[in-house]
Amino acid sequence: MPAAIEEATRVLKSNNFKITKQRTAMLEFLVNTATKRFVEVTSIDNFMRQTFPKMSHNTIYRNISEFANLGIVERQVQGDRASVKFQCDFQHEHHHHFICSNCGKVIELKDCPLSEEITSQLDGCKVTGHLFQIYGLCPQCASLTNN
Amino acid sequence: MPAAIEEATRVLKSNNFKITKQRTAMLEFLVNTATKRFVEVTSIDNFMRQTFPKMSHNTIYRNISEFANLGIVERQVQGDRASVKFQCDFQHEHHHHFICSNCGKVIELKDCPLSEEITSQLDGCKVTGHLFQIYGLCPQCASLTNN
DNA sequence: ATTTATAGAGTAATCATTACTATTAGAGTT
DNA sequence: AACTCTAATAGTAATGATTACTCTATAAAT
Repeated sequence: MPAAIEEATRVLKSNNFKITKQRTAMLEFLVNTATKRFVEVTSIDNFMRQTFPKMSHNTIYRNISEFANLGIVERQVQGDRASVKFQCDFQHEHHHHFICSNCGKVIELKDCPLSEEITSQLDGCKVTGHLFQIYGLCPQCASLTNN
Repeated sequence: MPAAIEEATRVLKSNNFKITKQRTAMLEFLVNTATKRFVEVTSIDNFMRQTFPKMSHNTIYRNISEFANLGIVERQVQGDRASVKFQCDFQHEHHHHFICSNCGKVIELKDCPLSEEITSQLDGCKVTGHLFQIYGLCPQCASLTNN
């Protein structure tokens, strides 16, 4: 079993979630397709239900949501669809992403642009979060488009 | 007629869009409720159809979409709903926003955090856009929550 | 092996958004 | 002011992602 799945399994267990066939199958799919890459939840739904025709939407969406709460996957909204990517390194430090708008591939950025200079413009506000993302084409997709 | 609506009307006309009662009514609603503030498209839909019971979803969503293409409104996804705000100053320079997650109020930020230091990490990528937003509570909503 | 609560299956509902078609009405022209 | 032509709208229904609900199955603790 890949280390990433073992680690996710540990997280589930230590939070009193049961290790079911369905959850393991979803983790396997996520490790294979959504590592360093955002994948639409609908395509997870489609794949899982093709592979396991008895699986219900409910199970898939609920598990994705639980995985997200536990930090096993990271969620985002791409266009008007929800996407997730597998969070390989749990508890890694705060960072932001370049996201390929063609294939969903993610590149981690080193710096967080939130500065004192910026927050000082928000007197009286209670800042709770921020979002910084760069969009474009990854090297592979960029070279495909050039031809 | 407020100047903002006159300006939006000019933009529509110069792009060969017709000035209809429905569009004018929508612009009025947007100026009143969505100036410096993001408002959910569903609430625009609800309001317009209450005020003008013969208006169809189609008309509302299509016009919102056209307004967005013309730069009359700015779109964003808040949670899983689409929101828009009226773009008071057309063709104003590139900037980012603080957005109140309670009331949708917007505060414009002075600086764009996209730096050479950051883009140099994306060798081979074709950067097409970026998103930077700060979330939190505006002064009014923050003081309400404190009590 | 027994027990108990969580997870899943199956089915249907919900809700935002879009499609389609016949009709209406801007706005330019005579 | 009437005429024309095309874009815009109304009305209706479809679509598609997500969620709700109830009954059953199963993980895992004892």
